[in-house]
Amino acid sequence: MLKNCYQNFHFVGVQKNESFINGGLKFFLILQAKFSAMNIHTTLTNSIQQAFQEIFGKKIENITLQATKKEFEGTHTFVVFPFTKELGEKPAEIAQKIGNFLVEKCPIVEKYNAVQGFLNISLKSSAWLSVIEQLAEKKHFTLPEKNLKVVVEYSSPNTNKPLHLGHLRNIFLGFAISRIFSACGYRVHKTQIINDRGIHICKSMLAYELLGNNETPESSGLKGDHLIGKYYVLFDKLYKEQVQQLVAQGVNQEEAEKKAEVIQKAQEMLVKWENGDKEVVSLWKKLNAWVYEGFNATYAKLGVDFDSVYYESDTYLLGKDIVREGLEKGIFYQKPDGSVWIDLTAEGLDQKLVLRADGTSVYITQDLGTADLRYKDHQMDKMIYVVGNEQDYHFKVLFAILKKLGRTYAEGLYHLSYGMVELPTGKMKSREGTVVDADDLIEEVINLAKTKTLEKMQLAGTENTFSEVEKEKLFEMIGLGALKYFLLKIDPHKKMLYNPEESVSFEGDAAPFIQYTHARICSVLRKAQENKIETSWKNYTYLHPLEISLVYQLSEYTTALQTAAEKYAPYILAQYIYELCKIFSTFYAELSILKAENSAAMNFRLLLCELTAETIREGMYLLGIEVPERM
RNA sequence: GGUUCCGUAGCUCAACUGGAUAGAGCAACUGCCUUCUAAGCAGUAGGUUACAGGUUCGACUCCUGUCGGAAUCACCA
Repeated sequence: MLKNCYQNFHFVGVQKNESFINGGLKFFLILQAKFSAMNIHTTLTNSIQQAFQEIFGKKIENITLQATKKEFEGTHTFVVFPFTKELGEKPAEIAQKIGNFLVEKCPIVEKYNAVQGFLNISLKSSAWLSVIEQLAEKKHFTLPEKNLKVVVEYSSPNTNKPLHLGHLRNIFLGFAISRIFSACGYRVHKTQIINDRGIHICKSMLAYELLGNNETPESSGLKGDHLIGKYYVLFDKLYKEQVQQLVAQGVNQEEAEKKAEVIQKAQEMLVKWENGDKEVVSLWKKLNAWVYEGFNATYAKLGVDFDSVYYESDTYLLGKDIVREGLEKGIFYQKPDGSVWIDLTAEGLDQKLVLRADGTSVYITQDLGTADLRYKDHQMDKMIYVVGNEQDYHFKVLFAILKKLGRTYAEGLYHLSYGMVELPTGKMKSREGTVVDADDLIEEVINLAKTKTLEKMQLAGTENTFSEVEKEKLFEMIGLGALKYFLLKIDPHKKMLYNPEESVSFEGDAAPFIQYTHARICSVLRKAQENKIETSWKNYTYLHPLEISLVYQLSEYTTALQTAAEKYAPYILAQYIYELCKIFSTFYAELSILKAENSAAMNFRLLLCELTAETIREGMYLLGIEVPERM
């Protein structure tokens, strides 16, 4: 599917240095094929197949290559162990025979070394120059259009409290995966469904009514979402007090939790809301509007956005017709009390309630309805739900039901499940006040970036070369970058530890290092431009090993991008970029760019700089992280 | 109790789906700023991959069991 775009061979001039090494190959080298990373791969595998055919008379279908380990020479490694039995020879001998064949017959192979059953292949400089020539066209950053639509749902907060650290992992994942799919040629629609109704918001509403004194975001100086969050906490305080009182009066705990006055009033409020009570609805609208203002401010600060928003107040009644449909089709069944169920034991799941005896919906009912609505709105080929792993079971059930109902789109549904963010003190509990608030955290990282950056600037004496506006922008870029990268560099399905002391780091495997690498490259490029030095691969002949590893890593970008999409794993792209930066940093430390041995080397290295910077910028963009030109 | 996920260096994480002597970063230690930005580079040290079996040329990876952690199994959302 993701092929063909780089497979066409172009023919360019002769590589003089290597054309006449082997007389028998002359005709092969008169026209030197221009290879991309991808057809280097196919050229190698084809040649290896040919080797098996000609040496052993065997046809081998699946040839896989892997990257050579750093401690060995070469870039591509072919493992021959799997063939030893069939060929009846020792691994090292097979590797040697194939190696010799490749050196002789494969026009891009320079030399090889065989360690046991591992055949490590080194390519000719000419092959690498062809790769860099292809990369210089910069067409590999995005894949061809696919005419497939993917809907990504992420964030999806409740309206009774502000966003917290857990939401941030969700938001960064959702946003990054959207951009990654977009770069892979999908049409992407980003959306969220806001849980704007239900008992939780009634709790805030009630507390506001009781204790609010018409407080507003303006009068309190609080962001809207924080203001409502404050009343949610106040409700909980009141509630606990009342429960305690009742228990003190001899009522048992369970009973007390039901009977407490405030919870009863909140429930009454919910009923009024459902009946469209004017006063309740207008209070609800007013408070939710404040919350949205607050959320939007946070989204804007984070640099994320959505193409549409769904509200549960619009969708919570959906799905009842699907229940009817399921009953008619005999997929659901009714219990004597009138409740409706589905039996998923054949799928390894349980029986699941889909409609209460009183005819009201449960969570899964509206999710069924919303899924249909989504398909009606978008006719998407793929739908990604970014939701925490505590809902793994729920999504298994949801998808299983939709499949049973024969929804064609059900095959394209995917739950991008991620692990919880834990604190050194344990889990975050909103009621116990141990949540890490998103806005607080953002402010904190930016301040940290500010301190750190100013320190560096003063040390280098560059502070006054930045305007105040530039500085503020830079602090934000570095702080947010560090935070985003910290949450994105980890495999989503693993839980992760957030240690506020040492978590958001500015050294090593962290965004500031990547941003710093980019800034250093830009600095070199600026100087080159001032001196009108051009970037070019043309007159260069032999690549330094450090140049080869850089070219190799640059050529792997597309693979990293594709893998990140296939595995729904932005961390793969993050890892790739970090690796690229490390390789570049070594290259930068060891080889002179602007004071290279000769102009061919200078032009070539400058081209490597330009491509590295662009790859960093492009990759980080997909992760939602900006990189500065100076820092 | 059933199901699912997880357990890798002191700490935080990788390991291309079964390949080489299990790799990075942080923390520790040693070098490197009269040369393109030292948020950097080079190096040292750090491991019975929770444990016990099994599958095979070869296992962190697959299978079985045990131990430890988490989530879920609600007519909550």
